[in-house]
Amino acid sequence: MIKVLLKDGTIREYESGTTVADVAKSLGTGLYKSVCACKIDDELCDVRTPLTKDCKLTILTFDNADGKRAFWHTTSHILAQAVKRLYPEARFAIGPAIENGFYYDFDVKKPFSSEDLEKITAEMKKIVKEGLELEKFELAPDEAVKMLEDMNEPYKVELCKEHADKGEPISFYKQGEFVDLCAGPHLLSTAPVKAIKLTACTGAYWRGDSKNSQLCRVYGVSFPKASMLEEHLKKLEEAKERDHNKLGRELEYFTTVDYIGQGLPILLPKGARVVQLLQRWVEDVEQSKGCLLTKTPFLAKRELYKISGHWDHYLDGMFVLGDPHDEEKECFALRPMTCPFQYQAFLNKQRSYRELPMRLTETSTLFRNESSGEMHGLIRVRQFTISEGHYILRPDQLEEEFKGCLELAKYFLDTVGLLEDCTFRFSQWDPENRSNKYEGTKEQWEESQATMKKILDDIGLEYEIGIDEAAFYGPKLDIQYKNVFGKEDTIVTIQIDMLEAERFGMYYIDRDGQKKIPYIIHRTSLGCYERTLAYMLEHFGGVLPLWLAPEQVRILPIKEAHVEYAQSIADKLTSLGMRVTVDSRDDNIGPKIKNARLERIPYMLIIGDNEVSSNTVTVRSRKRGEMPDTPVDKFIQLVRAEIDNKEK
RNA sequence: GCUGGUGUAGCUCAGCUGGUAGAGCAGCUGAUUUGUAAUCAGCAGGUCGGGGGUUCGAAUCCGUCCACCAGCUCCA
Repeated sequence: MIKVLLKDGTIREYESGTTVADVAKSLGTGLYKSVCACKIDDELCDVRTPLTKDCKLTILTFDNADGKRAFWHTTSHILAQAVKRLYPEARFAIGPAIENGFYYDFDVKKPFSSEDLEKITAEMKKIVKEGLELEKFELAPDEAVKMLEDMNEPYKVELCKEHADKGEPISFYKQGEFVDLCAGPHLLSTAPVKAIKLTACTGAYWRGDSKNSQLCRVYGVSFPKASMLEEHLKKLEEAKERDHNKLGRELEYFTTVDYIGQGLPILLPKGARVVQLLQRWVEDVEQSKGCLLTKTPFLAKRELYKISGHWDHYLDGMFVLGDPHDEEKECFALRPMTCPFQYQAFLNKQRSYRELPMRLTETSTLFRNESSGEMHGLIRVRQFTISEGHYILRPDQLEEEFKGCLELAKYFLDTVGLLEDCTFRFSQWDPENRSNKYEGTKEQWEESQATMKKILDDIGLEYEIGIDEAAFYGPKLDIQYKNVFGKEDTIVTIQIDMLEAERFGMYYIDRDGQKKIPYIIHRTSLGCYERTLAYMLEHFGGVLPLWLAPEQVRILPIKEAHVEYAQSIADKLTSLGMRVTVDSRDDNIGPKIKNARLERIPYMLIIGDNEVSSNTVTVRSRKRGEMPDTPVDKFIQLVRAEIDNKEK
């Protein structure tokens, strides 16, 4: 007999060899029916695992993240089985659970149409109804490879051979006639997968490499109950309502024009105003923190980029003016970054160690010729403006300055309301990378990464590691943000560079009279303004904080007779620096309120006979609801405090 | 760049298998003077993304380019 410690603290005895599924059954049929996976002594396991020693056992259902993964992973097998039944010629790649569902990659002659997906869904439902049990079995590596070869599954053979190299037995799961190479864990049967939705069919490269063939990827999501699926789909719809690409166009923050080109959005007055407010604020704060503002050219001769290394690494990504390959003639390129321009401010004269740190900063417009499929609303564009800084430092200043950069970025992100949803990624080089992406020596990389690691651990920052995500000149701390579709991008980046200074012949005279090469931190403080605006629109559902709202107050006179009073209040507020309009159109108050709401105006002031006679306003606030009979001065006080405090 | 989808009035959309475009909202004009999410009437608005082809005839069929959307790949 063995002792099993359960989640509720009780200890039960079972015969050695009892499976987790049997333990679940002994605890109740409800639990047995909903069991997805388990943790044995904190290790995620399949529920078919026999218990052979005393242990701590947690039974995981769909409520748990790992339980969900097993549930979705099993659904991906059901998907594959359905595809196998309907399209026997399809070849199978991989089919994992992901953050919100699952996918499976298939090699098919023609990608699935939406009608195909409907057919597949119907077949999946059949498989669920059949209630097929999933059985796990293991084969010796060579047997496993042979079986997959017999099944004519070349992708699986490739995967299996890699596992086989480790010499461990290879595990498979079988449900009915369908067998798949898989590590698990899985549900006991297909029966619990009551609600299924195949959400998309897209292309995806085998092993994530664009040199490989492209497969047909079917995305889906599933739940134990139909109502949960409905709720999930509703949430997705709601998220789409916050999509900046939709809201930003509807609310007239930006637009695009097909004959201007991809990735070149037009910021309309509202969008331009918000970006202006952000820029002024960022520049002022940066300068109060000892930054020195530069203003450098938007383009330079190719020679500059040759020194920096960008010409070799990113020629394809630059907008070049002239023939890049004709060395006889002058050739320019629009700047894709500010670094080598800004270094010139340091290089302008000989520098002493006393002058460091030199914190150079610029509100810098950059141009990158992104490939056509990459553009996305305001998040990924070909021309953008970024708060870009380069700090030139002595080695002894690196830690403190790096921490300062991070603090500054956190302050900015927090103030605009985005910090809480940010994650941090320590982007490192990949010594195995074969495409010559990285400059510098192994020693330099190890040193700069060790320094960054020390700093991050020192602060106690939680981060994930991104291998092969570094810049060609050094490691990065990337602050990441997810859009409403769950796609992640970098909002802010702070980088340590031990290479560029030497390339540009940057040095300072140290205390000992010797020339020394400085370190450089590349950093953004609020990243790219277009992208930040996009994320703010999504985060706030179009209702930006008052201090950034393009229109802060709209005054709504009820009758024509109230327009004069309304205008006098507008003048007063405007003279105090607020952004105010009067809706003096000949219309009922109802539609005026409706418009102001649809346009996400933070404050409406309704003016009628009562207000005129009592010298008050009726306030309708998105945040505070309705406040009748508010004296004008009280309203001003309230709104000024909200603006001055940059309330979110 | 790749896979798939989309493109009709400012916006949201209709337009069956080819026969020359229609609604609601928004806009303009007029009436109404109204107290919290749509007052009434009239008017105007479109080279059906662009340019080709097939056809007696193309929004509709075919190729091509452009833009937009989702995903992949990329992101100094």
